[in-house]
Amino acid sequence: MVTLEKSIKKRKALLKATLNLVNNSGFQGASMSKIARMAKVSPATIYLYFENKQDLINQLYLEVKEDFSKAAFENYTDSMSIKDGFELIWHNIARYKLNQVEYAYFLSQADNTPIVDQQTIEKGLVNLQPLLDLWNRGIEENVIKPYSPYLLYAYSIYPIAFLMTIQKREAYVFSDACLKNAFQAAWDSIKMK
Amino acid sequence: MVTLEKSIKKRKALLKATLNLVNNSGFQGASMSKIARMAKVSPATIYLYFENKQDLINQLYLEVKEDFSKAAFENYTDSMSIKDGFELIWHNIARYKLNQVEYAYFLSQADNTPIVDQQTIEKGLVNLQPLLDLWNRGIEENVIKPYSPYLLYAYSIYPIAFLMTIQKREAYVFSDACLKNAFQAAWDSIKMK
Amino acid sequence: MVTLEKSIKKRKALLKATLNLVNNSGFQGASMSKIARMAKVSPATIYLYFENKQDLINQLYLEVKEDFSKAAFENYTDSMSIKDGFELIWHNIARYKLNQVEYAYFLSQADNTPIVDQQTIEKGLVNLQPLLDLWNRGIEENVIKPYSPYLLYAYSIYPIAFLMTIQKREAYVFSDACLKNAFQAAWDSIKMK
Amino acid sequence: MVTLEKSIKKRKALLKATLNLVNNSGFQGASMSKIARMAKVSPATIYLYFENKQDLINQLYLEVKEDFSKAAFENYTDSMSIKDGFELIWHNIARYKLNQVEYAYFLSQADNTPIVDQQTIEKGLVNLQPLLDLWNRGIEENVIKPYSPYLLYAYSIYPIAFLMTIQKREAYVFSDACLKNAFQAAWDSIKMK
DNA sequence: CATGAATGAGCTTTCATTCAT
DNA sequence: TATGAATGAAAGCTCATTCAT
Repeated sequence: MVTLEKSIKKRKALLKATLNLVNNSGFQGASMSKIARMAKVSPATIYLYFENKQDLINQLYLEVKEDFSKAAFENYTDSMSIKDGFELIWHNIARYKLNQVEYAYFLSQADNTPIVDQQTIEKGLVNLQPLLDLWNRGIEENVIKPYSPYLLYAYSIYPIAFLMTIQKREAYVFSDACLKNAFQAAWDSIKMK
Repeated sequence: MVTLEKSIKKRKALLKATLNLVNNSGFQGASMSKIARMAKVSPATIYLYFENKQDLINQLYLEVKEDFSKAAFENYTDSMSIKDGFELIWHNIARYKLNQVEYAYFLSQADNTPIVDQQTIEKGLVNLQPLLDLWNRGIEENVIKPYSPYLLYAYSIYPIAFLMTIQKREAYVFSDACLKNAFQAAWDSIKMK
Repeated sequence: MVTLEKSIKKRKALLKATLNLVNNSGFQGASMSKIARMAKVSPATIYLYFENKQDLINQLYLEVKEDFSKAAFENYTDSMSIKDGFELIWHNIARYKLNQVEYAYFLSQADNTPIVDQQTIEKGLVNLQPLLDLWNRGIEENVIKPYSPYLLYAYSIYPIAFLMTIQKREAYVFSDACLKNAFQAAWDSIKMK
Repeated sequence: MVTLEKSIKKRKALLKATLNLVNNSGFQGASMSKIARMAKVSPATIYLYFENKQDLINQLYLEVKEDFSKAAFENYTDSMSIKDGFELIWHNIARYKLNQVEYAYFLSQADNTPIVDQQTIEKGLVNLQPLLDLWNRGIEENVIKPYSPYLLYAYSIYPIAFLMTIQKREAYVFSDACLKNAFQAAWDSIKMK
């Protein structure tokens, strides 16, 4: 249907405008009227698609998180070896975080400030299950250190967010060699022995 | 002088109030009048100590960052061995981030959002020089992987911020064993072979 | 015709929804979209039946007023004696105001605020003519005090509105004895001698 | 103090503006910005004097009600005879309602719509105690009908509000003769035999 | 006849900042 | 130095109304 499509487009435009504004001027800088202006709708229209500002932010977070998760597990199957699986996922994530900087930076803001509901943050976490499963398997097979998943995440995945920040801040692009090193560091930090 | 002391106290109170409010309700929740109320001064008084809200936030950032840096290098001298030096600094930082959660959480917000001027962020970075020096020495001595300091930071220090976030979110305290593992992972990620 | 009936039903539903909302949350609480939602139609549909919000309110007022007037003169004929006629009308009105609280409360709001056009208020007044006629006859027959009809109304009829308000506010029901007293007071206030 | 005086004046101006606007366009027509404009202050200033719009309306109600009550019992002492006391109070009230139409009309709106908190309405009622005491004494002395105070009020006092409405609506002034009749009707409705 | 989607205007309220004292 | 009072601007949000379908 034509109207449905237009609706979906408008919703997307609103989410995109919000992302842009939050990224560039923070949560408080992303006012509803600025969002509306950027999405070329009336402020009142936003409330046809979202309950209120918090809801808009929450939904944006969930969509970006889902997009990210999808990218993270692209081509991954749990029949892969631990190392291969991890390497694939790691590179997926690195590619996403370093290429889709806009999305990654928004996630970084959301994960480090109280702008997204705690409840919503938790909803967004479930998408990472395959990685947790991989680690569990790795621990059983004595390939991965028997650490809490928090620790494994902190050392092998979380650092990528820092690299993204640097890249954004310094308008700099990491070389492939550098990425190779980064993966090495990640793997060294969690692999057994 | 009595008045000078009072002045200093008032300034500290304002910074503290700002930190509290930003931590608990984000940048947009920390309005100048709330800050004033919490510090028990008039809103107008803030402008005797700070140029405007941005300046207040910036100065707060710099002070917290300095406090953090001081803690990071406590008891450290550059005559230490690479490993001993790194271990000391790492534990200093971990202790700070996991015990002074208020300070650490504020830094985390500031470092991941546009609420602090880019310029100010950079000013805050200089305090970490001794760590960079240690790493350079470590690379020369073939003890540390010859990576960019960004990478070394990303993998050995930055993950602690994630642990802090988890601790705050889950109202959870990491055990000593866990911390030992965390250090091991940090060291494994940057140490040569 | 089926469609006509449906039309009439929809119109009634809209009027009823308006009445409910105005009664429970005042004029400003009765927004067009709430009215539409409560009547289970689209906001746009309201404008097929009424010119605008003011027209909707005005028409509602007139209908309720007419309903009230009809009730007021039920079983009344001008062949009755003054006292009998007045007693009948008075009890009709009292019964209506105290049992149909929703209607009565709406009239009370409309008669005491500027939400209904002055013109419309006056239109609603004509229905009370038989009562004025009765009073005129009573004055001629020396049974009723020769007062202006405003005064007669103020003392014999208007007080019932106050009783209604009390009943609504206190969620209280007047006893028959109390009603008898009320009628006595009404009659004493306007009867000759 | 000069500032205090200015403060009081500004508060009065705000209350007066509110009264005017509510009277002329109802609660929903009295927007905060119109009130501010009419009182010649910024909208933000209203919130220095009142918590929110509801509080502004409530306080206005209480002040007007108190003013009214003061007028009602002017020159009254409980040593007066029942009839003299009632006559004095009645005329006080009639004079107030018919001369201070603005105040009286506002009270009428407030008492017949949900714009003022129920709690506030009740607070405003306590000022009428002397009249209730007078009636009780009258009942004991067999001068006043032994009716509930609600009934006595409904028949002897409440009708004045109707006269006020008529006067306002018709831009008409009741003659002294008419007032005499009105009092007679009031007294007849509540006096014993 | 009926609608869901859309909107500009306006709502109540809060903001960062200023200024007379 | 310190303030309480004041404010224009802007916030988030809702309104009565319209219009393409």
